[in-house]
Amino acid sequence: MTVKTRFAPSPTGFLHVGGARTALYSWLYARHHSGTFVLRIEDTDLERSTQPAIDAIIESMKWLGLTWDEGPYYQTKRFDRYNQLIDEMLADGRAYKCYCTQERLEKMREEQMKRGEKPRYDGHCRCCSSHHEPDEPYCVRFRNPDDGVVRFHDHIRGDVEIANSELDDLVIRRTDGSPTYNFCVVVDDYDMGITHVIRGEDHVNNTPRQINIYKALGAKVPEFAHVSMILGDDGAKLSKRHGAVSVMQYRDDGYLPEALINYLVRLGWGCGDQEIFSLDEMIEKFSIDHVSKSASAFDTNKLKWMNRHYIMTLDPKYVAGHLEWHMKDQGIDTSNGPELSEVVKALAERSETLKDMASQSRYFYEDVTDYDPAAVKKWFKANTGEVLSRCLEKLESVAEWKAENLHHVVEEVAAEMEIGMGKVGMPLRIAVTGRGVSPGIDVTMELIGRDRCLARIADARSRLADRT
RNA sequence: AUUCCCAUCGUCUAGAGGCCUAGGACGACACCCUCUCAAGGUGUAGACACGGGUUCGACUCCCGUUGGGAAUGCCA
Repeated sequence: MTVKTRFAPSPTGFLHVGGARTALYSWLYARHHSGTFVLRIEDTDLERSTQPAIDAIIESMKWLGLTWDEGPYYQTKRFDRYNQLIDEMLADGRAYKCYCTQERLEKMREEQMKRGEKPRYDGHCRCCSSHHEPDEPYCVRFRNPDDGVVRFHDHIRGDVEIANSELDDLVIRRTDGSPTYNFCVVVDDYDMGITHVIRGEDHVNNTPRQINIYKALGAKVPEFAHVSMILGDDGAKLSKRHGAVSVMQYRDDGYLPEALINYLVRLGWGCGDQEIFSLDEMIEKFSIDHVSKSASAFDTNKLKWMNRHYIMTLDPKYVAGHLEWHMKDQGIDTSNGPELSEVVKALAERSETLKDMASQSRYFYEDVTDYDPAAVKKWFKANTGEVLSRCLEKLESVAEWKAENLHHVVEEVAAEMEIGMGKVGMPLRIAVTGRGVSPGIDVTMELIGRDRCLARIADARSRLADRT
């Protein structure tokens, strides 16, 4: 049997990290077993489904690299199929028309709650359908078995069982004629030949009633795995309050897809002591049976650490491609200045995100107009003018504008003046970048370039002169 | 209210009855390195929710308690 899995989001919002992880696990399971991965959009809720949400989900999946082999399928395009099945079930009694009003249902629920019972439909219309006028509005309910228990083996949770007496007759077609989720998923997974349903934990409770529908349809019941949810840093349910929740937000905040994917695969799953996984390693080693049963809190700190890891270890040219997006986003023109991949090399270990890296690399491409006051206060001393003058003099005669040679200049000036390297490097850094923080002063100057450096140092010296 | 699910350092996890004096990672702290900031290196603190069983032996199995979560929709 070939494995076939699916990811089936409802397009009522953007793809958030919880959904992304579920998609990832489902995708990994399929890839691990050389199976097929399907994308299906569950848009039966006409009210809440939107096209922007569909676009965002697809864009997120692509950005993450979670490629699908089939789809995207849309449930709204399959209404005929659902209705055909419902009519068949109606004809032979597997389903029945329900004429109960909302008022009656609400009142019933209220009374059941009051009596300390679990609120559920009482089966009132199971046998009274014939007493109604042909044009009286109705919905269709699935006739759930009364006795016995539903058992299933969940690949993550183990054996789960629930008594049929706990289940009620759920609505499978609304009064307006549209089929409902719990019916559509079953039909879709059946029609599409899904062998393994990997989805969010919130569906554990729906699974037994769905299994009853599979049986009523004469369909083979697939395997199930319910992935726990993701919580915010504080252990509370993930919400906008926690900052970034959508996948696209992480892109905008400067994370690499490799980092998010790696972070997500480790959140809720482990493989010995290994933290870093390439895509191929994930596919090879991932096992759904070892996914954690409990909810996990999203730790942005660890994501940042992984992001930096990938910024440092991935091919600088590749990283530069992503950085370029952020440079544009921050309005920095990179046409006049060093190769972006060189900037990546210089800044990799000091940037948690590409967004940071972009803002840190401004001085490579734009003129320095202001100095960081704190840095000036700390490092501009009485002898700074002399330091800059000596540097300038030596730098002007440097044969080749290379980090190694520039390093020698700093060393020489420090030695001549009998001061530490820092007393030379820091004023130089401020002059050339306007900041107290940058990569090594030698590579920084190399990347900024000879003419810009000399001009900036001269400028700093004259600013100093103005002050005194 | 009922049913179902969950429970190892602050966080993510390793753990498939003896390998556990509970391992790793992020974070924290300290030291080393050092032209700044980082990165890197070394080290320190830090957890089996609680109570009963089962067993020669329990983080691991069972039962309860507590605490969390989900479902009980003509949402998905």
